[in-house]
Amino acid sequence: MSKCEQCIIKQFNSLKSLTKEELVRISNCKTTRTIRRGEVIFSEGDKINGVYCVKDGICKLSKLSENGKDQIVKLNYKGDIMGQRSIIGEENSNLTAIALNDMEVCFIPKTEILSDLEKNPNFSLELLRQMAQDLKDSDNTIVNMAQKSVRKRLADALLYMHSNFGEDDENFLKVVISREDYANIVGTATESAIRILSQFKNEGLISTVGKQIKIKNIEGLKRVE
Amino acid sequence: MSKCEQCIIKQFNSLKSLTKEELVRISNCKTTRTIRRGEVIFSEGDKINGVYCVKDGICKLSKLSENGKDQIVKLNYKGDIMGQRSIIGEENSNLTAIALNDMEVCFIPKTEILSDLEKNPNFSLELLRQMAQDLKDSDNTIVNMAQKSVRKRLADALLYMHSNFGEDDENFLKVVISREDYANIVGTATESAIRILSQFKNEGLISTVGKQIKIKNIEGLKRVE
DNA sequence: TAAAAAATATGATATCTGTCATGTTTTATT
DNA sequence: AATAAAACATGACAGATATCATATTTTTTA
Repeated sequence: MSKCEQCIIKQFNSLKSLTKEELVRISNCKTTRTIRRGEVIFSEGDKINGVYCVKDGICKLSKLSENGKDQIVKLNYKGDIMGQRSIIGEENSNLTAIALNDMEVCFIPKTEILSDLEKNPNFSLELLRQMAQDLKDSDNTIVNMAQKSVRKRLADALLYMHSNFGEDDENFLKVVISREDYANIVGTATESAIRILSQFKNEGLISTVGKQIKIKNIEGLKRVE
Repeated sequence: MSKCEQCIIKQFNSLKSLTKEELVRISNCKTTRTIRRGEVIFSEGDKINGVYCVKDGICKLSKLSENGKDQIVKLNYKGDIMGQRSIIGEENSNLTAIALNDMEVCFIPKTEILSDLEKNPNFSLELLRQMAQDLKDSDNTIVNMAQKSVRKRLADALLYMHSNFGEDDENFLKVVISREDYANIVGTATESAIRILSQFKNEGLISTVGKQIKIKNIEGLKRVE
């Protein structure tokens, strides 16, 4: 099994502020898990006894709305840590995590994290920084949801997928998600998402082959209102 | 000037996990400020050199959207601490804070807070708990914005004002805010907020006198879809 | 590979919400 | 108290979005 102290993923998250000794200790307790596309990592309401560090792959974090629809709140990928809020707040998970493609994640037991939090102020501070950033992102999302049109939000979602995950060798968005997932990110009906993607296609902003999407006019997408 | 170590407000926030010595030290650096209704406490983009602890009164935290409208992200009141995210993330403020009624706040310089964060792990942990809770609230807000109708969100806003701030002796909502503020909480046009409040009035859910609102049928408001 | 299931696509229509216009009431200012 | 400014209220209308229906395509499963 790979060793945390040698893992490059930790550069991307708060684990980087742990000492070598702390990392070795964590490494001995952690378990690595391979997760298939579509698999549920944890569900809303689950008791989570540790945190998941994403080594590879992407997952969606969603919350069931009262109207029965899932709202995707966040996408997590390489370096992201999931479940920290639940163990800090000593609550069950508020969100459901489902893999969007095959993933590799490491699970670190709660006790390890909590003991490091008490002993290593740098680690706490780094976690605080991370959460401060998350809160800022959340505020922006709230504003976008409240003030922007569905059309604009969908354009933004495409641009997000492009800038975060890039293109494959045929210039299709590397990460392929369903139209329903796009609808659940944007917070709209699946039909509306599909319809607007068709409009974007007619307007020459994107092209599609099956579920795959290619951005053809990035500036045009940015100009969508 | 009042002393932090004797202040009851700190029971409501993370300052409760500071030692008596730490509180005395903070008390000697802090400044108390009276703020009038409508006054700006800090603005989006401002450099904030400390945190504000709300002793009395209520303020709105808002963010300017690209379309020129303010979106109210959160209301802060007794016990809430503002600006912690900015000093942790070492960034300028992401939000604007404006008093909704007369307020009393204490300002604690950044250096004091940061030094306590490094020395007192309980304080860090308590702050982490607070931010974990804030993140959970934000996620819920995102879901509500994305999935619920304006009508439902406005009903929820009235219920929120009722459960958090209560009624005066004539059963009007104790905290009086403008229709525009309601619109900016809900994320809708001011006219739409006014119109829906009129509907609620016609449906017997509320009654109004000027800006004042009285909830007449709380169960009915909860049932709004 | 065939059949079944899921996802995508699109039309028709109703509803919700935003915008603009205008008038009234309330609040603030001199 | 008179005036100005701000907030509230409501009508008319256009545009955005949700819903329901149905057809087609793609993917999964047996």
